Amino acid sequence: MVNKPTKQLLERCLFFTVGKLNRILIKITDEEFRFTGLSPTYGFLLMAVNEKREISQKELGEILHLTPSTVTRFIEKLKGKGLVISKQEGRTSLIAPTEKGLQLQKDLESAWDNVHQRYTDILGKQEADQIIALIHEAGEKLEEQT
Amino acid sequence: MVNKPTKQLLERCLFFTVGKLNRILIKITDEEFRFTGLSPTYGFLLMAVNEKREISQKELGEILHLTPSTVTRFIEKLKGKGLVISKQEGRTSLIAPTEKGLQLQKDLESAWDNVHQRYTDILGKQEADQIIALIHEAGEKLEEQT
DNA sequence: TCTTATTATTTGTATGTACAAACAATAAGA
DNA sequence: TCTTATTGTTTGTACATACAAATAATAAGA
Repeated sequence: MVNKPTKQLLERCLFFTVGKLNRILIKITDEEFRFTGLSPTYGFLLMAVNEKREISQKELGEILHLTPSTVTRFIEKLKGKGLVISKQEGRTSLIAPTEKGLQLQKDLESAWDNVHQRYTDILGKQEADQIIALIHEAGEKLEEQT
Repeated sequence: MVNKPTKQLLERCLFFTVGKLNRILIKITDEEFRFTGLSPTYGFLLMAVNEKREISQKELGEILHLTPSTVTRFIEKLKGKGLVISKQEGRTSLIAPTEKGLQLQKDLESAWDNVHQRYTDILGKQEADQIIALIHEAGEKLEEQT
């Protein structure tokens, strides 16, 4: 019954290889964002808020591909840290950066650059660009069929 | 200060695209494994145990790229379901499948095949193989430098 | 042999994320 | 206008996973 070497199979499994790569990247990215005091997703969220100056949670979720409940939770925390404020407008909740939030932008951008730098150094620029493009494309295709 | 469209940047960010793809694949894989009563990682773990008939937790962690604490937790649950048993041998803990665990093997393999089928149908066989190879390679390179 | 270091596992705790159900606000149809 | 449907958010709960500290077992060095 048991006849295939699991380890070999795993290396040819998209779910598995992506999961592994994901965990490695989380680690790298966490490290590079640490000095900002935010973990990466919070950082991205704040960057998106900073960029738009006022944005609904729905839209944030769409940009970052996060579910509404996740966005709610993240925004709560950013509010707790005094980085954003929110105002209710009808049923939508609009998020805007505080001064403190805006001041973090520079750091966030450089954290992001550092992450990018770190993996391009290891993978090579072209290879990195190529793989990102392929992964993006695969993501789009799979999303659309789900 | 704020001058780059976050959304565009995200599409060119390895961390982000991999995270997104990962979430999509988790969803697909969860669906296909549902009928086995196990979620994918538990399934992989059990397959590895079934294959070796007796294996240490350390080795399981290495095969699946999971931390020791995670392996402990997962094995606990598989024991609770009566799919594996463990015996202590010195400081290492050896895991072996039960009859019930072995009987699940067929289902697990077909769940796995279905996952594979599902994404190759969408991405195309060649493209899927190519992207898996690239991701695997990137994972290896990054892991080694971390 | 006694002490110290290394190794494998476990436990406590925390985090990111999702889903399902509840809620609240608006829009659409009768 | 009243009822019903839709939409955006929130809350409760659950899960996969990690890290750090604790524990237990063995190995190495004095």
